[in-house]
Amino acid sequence: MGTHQDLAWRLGQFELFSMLPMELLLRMAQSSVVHSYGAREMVFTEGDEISSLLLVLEGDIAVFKRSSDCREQVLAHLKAGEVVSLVPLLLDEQTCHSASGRASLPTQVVSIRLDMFKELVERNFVFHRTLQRFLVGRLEQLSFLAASLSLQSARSRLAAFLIRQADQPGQSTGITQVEIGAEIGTVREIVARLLRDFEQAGWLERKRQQLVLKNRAALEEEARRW
Amino acid sequence: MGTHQDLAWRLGQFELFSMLPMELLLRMAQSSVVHSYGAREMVFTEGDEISSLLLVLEGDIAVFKRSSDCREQVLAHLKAGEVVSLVPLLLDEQTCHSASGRASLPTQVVSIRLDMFKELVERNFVFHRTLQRFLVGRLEQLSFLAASLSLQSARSRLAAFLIRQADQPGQSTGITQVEIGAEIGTVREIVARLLRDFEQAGWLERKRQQLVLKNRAALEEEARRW
DNA sequence: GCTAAAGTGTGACTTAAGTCACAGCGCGGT
DNA sequence: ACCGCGCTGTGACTTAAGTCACACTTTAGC
Repeated sequence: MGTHQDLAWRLGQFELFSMLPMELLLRMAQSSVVHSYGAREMVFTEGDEISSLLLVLEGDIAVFKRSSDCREQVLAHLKAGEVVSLVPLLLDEQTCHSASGRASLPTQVVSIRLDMFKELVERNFVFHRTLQRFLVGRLEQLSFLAASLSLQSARSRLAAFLIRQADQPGQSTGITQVEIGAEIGTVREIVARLLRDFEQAGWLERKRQQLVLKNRAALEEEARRW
Repeated sequence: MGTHQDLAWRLGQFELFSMLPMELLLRMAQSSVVHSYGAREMVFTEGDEISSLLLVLEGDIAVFKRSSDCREQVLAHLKAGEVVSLVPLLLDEQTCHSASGRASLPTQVVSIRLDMFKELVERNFVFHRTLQRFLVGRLEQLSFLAASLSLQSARSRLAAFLIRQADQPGQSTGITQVEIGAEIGTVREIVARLLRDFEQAGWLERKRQQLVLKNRAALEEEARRW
């Protein structure tokens, strides 16, 4: 690992950079640094100055905001090939992170110098189109999140979350009830109680940091309640 | 009003199209139609097929989702120069609106043929950059909304809303309590009660569909509570 | 293996938010 | 002026969600 050639090649694998010539990828790789984070380790913090563009190479970053009483709300998950600091990259005014990010799996991030990045990418149509698709996708997800926080019960949001979770390829790291709470906008105790309800209804089995869905249809039904 | 030259000129005034040559603007204008909507009139509905790109010429469209018991949550406001149907424009899969839109002021909308639009804009860098800035701006706002729905009280959200409202240039059409509820994610009665509290605290005066802020600092303080 | 720390389970209680019901109020028609 | 409808004001009540407290369980580290 670690050579610039290597990194350049990995960058080229991502949709965002798929059309850049190797020569440019190499230049980018040469002025970039890769960081590794363990599960649950902070990657960036709300209010921090943004020094460079962060691209997720591997793993998953949960982006969240925190309230004064230390509750957190997860707003998005960034996976391999997605970039973090879009916001200020394009809005030239803002220069600090508007939310925090924490690895939810072992995660590798490459930080790319902003000036370098801007220069390379400025004139590339495919890049812009791809970036726009990312942005619009996130917009959709956030719209859904906001609507569901406002219009659905915690019960329905949990059901929806469990389904989503089940549809994802195996996450190595288990998820705690506190983390589930941060995903669906409630506190640990509520998650515990709702999970008990679901278990009593025979919809799932609770093991430690491991839930086994038994009746997906019922959960989907619950998730559809608006 | 009404001539294609006219419309082409108006389009050219917007940042999104500011760099397109008049000739292209004209072609676009020729295959476009302008619609007018009165305040509170529906412009598009969740689930509707998207036939063309909608650009707001003038006024304001509130974009919202509705729950089964008919509560609504406003997700964004689209003002002059902003486009509606971005989502499916870029994600080629989806072809229907993921939310509804209603004019919150007398509003003019121009619907531009999708194929035409794509063709014209495909190769224009300035357009892409501007579009990205719009998208990122909305992303920020939605992040804020989601976080505040999850982490703030209705009281704080109302205070924040009143401040935002006060900072906007005069809205001709008054806003009802139901509408305020849809903005901040609660029901009419809660809005009424909170407004009474604020009035009793001497922070504002209630008139019919007209609120006069008396103590902006106190409201800002309340809005800052997380 | 013991201990500390983190995670979980749960009952009892508080509180914010939502629901229901109904009485005024104000404005726009005819 | 009158009527009617949509908006507002408010009390009484219900309920979902959040808080607190504490016991128990699993895991990681020494």
